[in-house]
Amino acid sequence: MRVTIKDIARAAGVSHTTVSRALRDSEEIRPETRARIRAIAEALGYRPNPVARALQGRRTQTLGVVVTRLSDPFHTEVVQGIEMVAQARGYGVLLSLSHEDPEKERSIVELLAAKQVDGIIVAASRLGSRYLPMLEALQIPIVLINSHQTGPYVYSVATDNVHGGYLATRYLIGLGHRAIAYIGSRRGGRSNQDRYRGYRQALREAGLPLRPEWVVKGDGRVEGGEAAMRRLLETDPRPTAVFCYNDLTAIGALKAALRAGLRVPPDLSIIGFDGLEEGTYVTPMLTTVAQPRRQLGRLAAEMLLEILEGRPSPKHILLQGTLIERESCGPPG
Amino acid sequence: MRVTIKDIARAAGVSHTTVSRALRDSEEIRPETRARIRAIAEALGYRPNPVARALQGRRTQTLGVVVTRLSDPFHTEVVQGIEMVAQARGYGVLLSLSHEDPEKERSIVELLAAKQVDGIIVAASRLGSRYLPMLEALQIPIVLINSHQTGPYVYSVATDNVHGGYLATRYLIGLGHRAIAYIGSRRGGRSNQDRYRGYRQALREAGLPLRPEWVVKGDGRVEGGEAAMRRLLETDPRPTAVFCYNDLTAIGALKAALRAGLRVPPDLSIIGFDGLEEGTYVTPMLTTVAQPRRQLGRLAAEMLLEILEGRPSPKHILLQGTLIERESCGPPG
DNA sequence: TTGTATGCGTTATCAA
DNA sequence: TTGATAACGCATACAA
Repeated sequence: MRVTIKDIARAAGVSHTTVSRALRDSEEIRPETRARIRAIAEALGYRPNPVARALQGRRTQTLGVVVTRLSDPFHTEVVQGIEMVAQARGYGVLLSLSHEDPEKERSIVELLAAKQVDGIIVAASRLGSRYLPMLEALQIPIVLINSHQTGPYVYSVATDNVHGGYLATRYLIGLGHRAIAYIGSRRGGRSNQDRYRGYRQALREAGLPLRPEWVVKGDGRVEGGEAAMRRLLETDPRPTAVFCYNDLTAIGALKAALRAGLRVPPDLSIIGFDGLEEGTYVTPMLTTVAQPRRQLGRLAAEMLLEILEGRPSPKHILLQGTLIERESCGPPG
Repeated sequence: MRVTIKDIARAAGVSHTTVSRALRDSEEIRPETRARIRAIAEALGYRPNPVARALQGRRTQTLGVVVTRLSDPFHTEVVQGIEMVAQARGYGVLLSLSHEDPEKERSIVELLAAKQVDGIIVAASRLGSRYLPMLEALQIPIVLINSHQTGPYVYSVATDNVHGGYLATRYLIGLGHRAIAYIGSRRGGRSNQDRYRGYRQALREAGLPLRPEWVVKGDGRVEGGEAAMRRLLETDPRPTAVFCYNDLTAIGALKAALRAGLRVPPDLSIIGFDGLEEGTYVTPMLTTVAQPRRQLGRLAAEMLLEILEGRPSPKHILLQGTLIERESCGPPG
């Protein structure tokens, strides 16, 4: 049987109340009894029961984390960042996958709330503004990663997609490209729009035309990138550089280009977005705009913990991506 | 305030006991009252409090999951498989990362036990036989993925590494190779030994010599594979094919081979292990022995749930890998 | 078929 | 400084 404070109380000849106090470093207790009780607790191998504690105190020391799926290496790092912070601060991480299904996301968040998690972090939410009323009812703070909402219980940490798209496109322009395509993502939602906006902004500033046939869509995965690139290869004239919604798309684009016999570069330059490890697996290694993924997770977790523990915290944080020059870009040749 | 069974009881004019029964489909209750109470519960938006339920019933409906790190795509799929089963059966997943640190793994398992998880799944444990006494004390069933132990509370699901190594090597032999190298992993532990054993067995059967200079070690990651391949390229004669401990190693090996100007194939054939999605990102796409990763997670979760819910279950399951022919292997040329 | 009383392990309140 | 007692929300012997 498990050792409880009552067992300790019996062994020490005191009340369980005293034990509870001694164990929690209450001030209103004599140092000697405190020490004595602690020694007994130690000897008996006492472990507090978090469930009972939660029932009493309304705190489970657990964070709910919702991501679409783990097979996406982007989320993986985010979750890792969250877990590291949580573990260091004594919190558990209750992980759930939504599989990009808004309805499922909703029910998961409600389930997590029912499970009494202290707070929730959602990466790449598909629920948008539908959170607000729900959270109002749930009364649980939520931190959104890479999606933005404003409301009483809603916080967010995100990377600046407009800036990132701008950065990528500027880089290509700086290399001398004037024919730059964009492979977006059907499923990218707001982040896709924003990266596209950064792309257009850079083109505009450089006085380059926006050619509709050079703007195509993938699905955020390798296959989608491949298919999109094949369409791009049929345009005439062909772009000399491509900015891709994310690294997986870029990897697909690269595959299609290599298959078509192009040299990358100089025949074509490809830049991705995310900064995935996977980008170094391919030849040439992928140049990309890196999101601070782990940082994103870390900050979200820290933010949530600050809120939970009643410390001041910003409500929204916007991070900047950084360019990682590898091998897939060069001057047009 | 949150709605409890007492609130419902008050509204329905019955005792909270009756409510409790009505909500749990107890047989000893009149259908009408049952329906009436359920309606009221619904109307009030009642959600049972799992914490209270856990305190009472000693079940948290939560599974503890321990993996070394999520940045390894192998674990990612395993966790995904676990989560899917758990979610479908109404269980939560409490995820913790051990970062390959045995001491941390140990403390995490103890922490999870303290948190009252109903059972634990550990992927790629580093703790070995040190589990046994711990579990004896904790009294919690544990399912080990890809590591094997025997003991009262210990179960396991694993892939047959000897068979997998044999399969890969046989395949190369079948292609006509007689000079086959192995790039292992310093950190692969038992699984590395087993795959190596399968490799030797296939060589022996085919009457091929085991050349020590063709057996080198990576670290299970891309960089290690690259470095190992560079060493292999200096041997004379050079192998015409390489079996790699895992896909990341193989990707590294491929990179090094391509850098050295080799054509893969015919100059060199490379086969990996795991069946990662990442193997399709590279050109040529990686031929590999696939582990049923998601299946591994799924089975582990199902096994654990069977045990928890008192149904019969095998204690140990061994799965066979399957060959996926892609593009990185061909006859020696 | 329903209700009363009690317990799960902890913390909080109030007395002593 | 300590202890008795009552919650927290639910489940369950036992009684009615």
